[in-house]
Formats: sequence, C-alpha cells, structure tokens
Amino acid sequence: MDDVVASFVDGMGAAAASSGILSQQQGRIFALLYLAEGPLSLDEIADQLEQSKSNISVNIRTLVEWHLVKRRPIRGSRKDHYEAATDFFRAFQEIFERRFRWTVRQVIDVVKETSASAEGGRRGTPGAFRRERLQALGGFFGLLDAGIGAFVSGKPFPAQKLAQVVPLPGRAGPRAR
Amino acid sequence: MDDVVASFVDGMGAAAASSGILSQQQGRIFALLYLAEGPLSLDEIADQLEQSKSNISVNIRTLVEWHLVKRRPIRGSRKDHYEAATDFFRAFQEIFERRFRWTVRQVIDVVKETSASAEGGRRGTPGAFRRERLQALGGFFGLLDAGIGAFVSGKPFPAQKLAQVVPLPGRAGPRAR
DNA sequence: CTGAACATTTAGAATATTTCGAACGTTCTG
DNA sequence: CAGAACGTTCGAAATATTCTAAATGTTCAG
Repeated sequence: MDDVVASFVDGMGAAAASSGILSQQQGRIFALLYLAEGPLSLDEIADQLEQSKSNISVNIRTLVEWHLVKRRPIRGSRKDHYEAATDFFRAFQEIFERRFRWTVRQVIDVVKETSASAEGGRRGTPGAFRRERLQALGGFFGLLDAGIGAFVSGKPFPAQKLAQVVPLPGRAGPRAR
Repeated sequence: MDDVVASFVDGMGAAAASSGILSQQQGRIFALLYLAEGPLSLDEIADQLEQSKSNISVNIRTLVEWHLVKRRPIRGSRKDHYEAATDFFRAFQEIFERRFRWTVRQVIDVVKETSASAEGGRRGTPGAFRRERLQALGGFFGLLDAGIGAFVSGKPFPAQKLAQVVPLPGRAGPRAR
C-alpha cells in the first residue's frame, strides 16, 4: 500500500479509536476506502490492511449500518464491493440518532422508573430531595433529547436552552429563603 | 443501600456503559452521589457500591475532571468527600470540548499531514482524486470543529451548515459535465 | 518523632474484547 | 447435479481493560 494511504489509514485509525464510536479497525477500513479510486472487495481490504477477512466482514457491517460505507455491487463480480460514503452529515445524523439519543433516552427511562418507585415526595417530606433531583436530571436530558432531534432533522439547535436549565442548589432539604 | 437508590445506580451504570464516555462504574458513582443528601467519602462510596476503594479512587478522578463530581472538603474530617455536580451543561461543555473536539481535531490534523505529503495534485493529474477527497473531509470536520466551538460557548449551533456541505460524487476522476 | 488515617500507585488476577482460521451455508457456474 | 467462490459464524487464542488487595507515600495528631 502507498505511503500516503498508509499514513492516512493509521491516522484515521487512531482518531477512530479515540472517538468512542468506531474501533480502530473501522477507522482504518473507512480511510482505505475513502482514498481508494473505486470500490474494494472484502479480500482487497483484508489484504491491504493485513487483517483476516472475517474481521473485516464483522467490522465493515457497523460502517455500513452507520452509512459511512456503502455496499456497491460490481457487475461481473460475485464479490461484495464497498466504497466510502461522502455524505458525512448523513452518517452523523445516524450516529447521533442511534447512539447518543439512545443513551439519552436510557437515562430518561431510568429517571422515570426511579421516580415512579420513589413515591410520596411532597416538599418537606422525606424523599422530596430525591424527587427534585430526579426531576432536574430528567428535565435536562429531555431537552438534550429535543436538541438531538433538532440536529438530526437539520434544524438549528438552541444550545442556549440547555445552558439555561437552572442548576439546583448543591445541598439537600427545602431551600433556605 | 435503599432499593430506589440501588435501581437508579444500576440504571445509570447501564446508561453510562453504553455512552462511550463514562464507564459503568463511573455512572454508578455519579448516580449514588446524585441521590445522596450530602457529600460522601471514598469509603462510603466503595462500601455502598461494593467496590474496592482504589477502584473508586481511580474512577472518581474522571468524574471530577469532567465536572460531574466535585470534591468538597468537610470540616472536621480528613477524608475526601464528594458530591454530584448539578450543572450538567457545564459537564457537557467539558466533554464536548475535551473529547469530541479533540477527536475532530485529530482528524483535521491527519488530513493536513496527509495532504502535505500527497503533493502535486492538480486536476487531472494522478493524485487529484485524493487531494479532493482530503479537502472535502477536512472541510467537513472544520465545520464540525466550529460547531462544537459554538456549542461550547453557548451560541446557537447552525447544524444547517453541516448539512450543506456538498457531497462529492461517488466515483473518481474529473467530473462529467 | 512516631504512629494512625488517608489517598494513590502498583502488580497481578479476573474479565471482556478483538482477532484469527476453520467450518459452515449459500449462491453461482459449468 | 457437482464443485468452486463467496460471506458469515463459531470457538479458541491473543490482547486489552477493569478490578482488587497489598505496598507506598503523605499528612496530621499526639
């Protein structure tokens, strides 16, 4: 493999590894495809990256799911061929939607469930503190969810709203006046 | 530990684990502190979460670095005490800035370095394709960097701009007209 | 100065993830 | 229908990560 490509592949691999989203190999696969003039087969990718075919097969699936790589049938060949997607925004939408938003909603669900079992939290009664905190957390993540929704559908994202969530006082109990 | 707290702790642990940002333990520590009425010591945390003190010590450091947990000295005690932060936006800023943006910049750097070594890419010459692609990638991530910058400083974030990056044609060579 | 109370570092054990090659099933070719 | 060409799945090996308990270093009380 070309020196230029090799350094790009390794660099992108490193970046991917530190992203928390893609593995190093996935980054390397994408990088290779991105600088390739045409679609590559599994074997070619495995060959150039010096990885087993099975490993490429597994890793490339994620890339396809996230719309970072497209499967492109080549006429006259029975092999699967792949090429890098160039619509990065599309891929980011997918990642935000399916990864971040999913995590955000997990938090929202946990808060809901916990709130449900932490009953009778009127102010001043025991449990009120927890209830307030859960509500604050749920509120913030609700806004975050809305923000991601806006981003994903291409609308402007009001980061302001997140900043304006009023932080609760640090300590417990009914607020001093 | 209380049932309500226990389920919240576990739920947040699961959410954290799938976030790609925090480990399960870190999520659990935060959850415990978030529902605690006052600051907790390392030993108390280790106790309640049934983890070794050293593990808590290591994991809580990350939480402090990301402003999700604050160290709060308790007078009369030599132990370190910790409490959950309530300014989530602050924490998110920190995470975006230090994690996402760092990754984004890694990509920008890789593109720059690769571009530098892939010289002489005038149109139609060999290497032009790579140069164009690198430029497209660099452009997108440049905008992303700006977007994160805007988010971090609380300004509205024009997601539109990202969507408007024109995807290159999928195939190589000079564009057909 | 000495010992106790801490948090942190370290080395190794436990656990999870990644990777590979072989086995498998499917689709195409002749 | 038989065999070859594929991609995928599976189990084991390699590797990386997480966790613990002991060791270390530091601060404070007496």
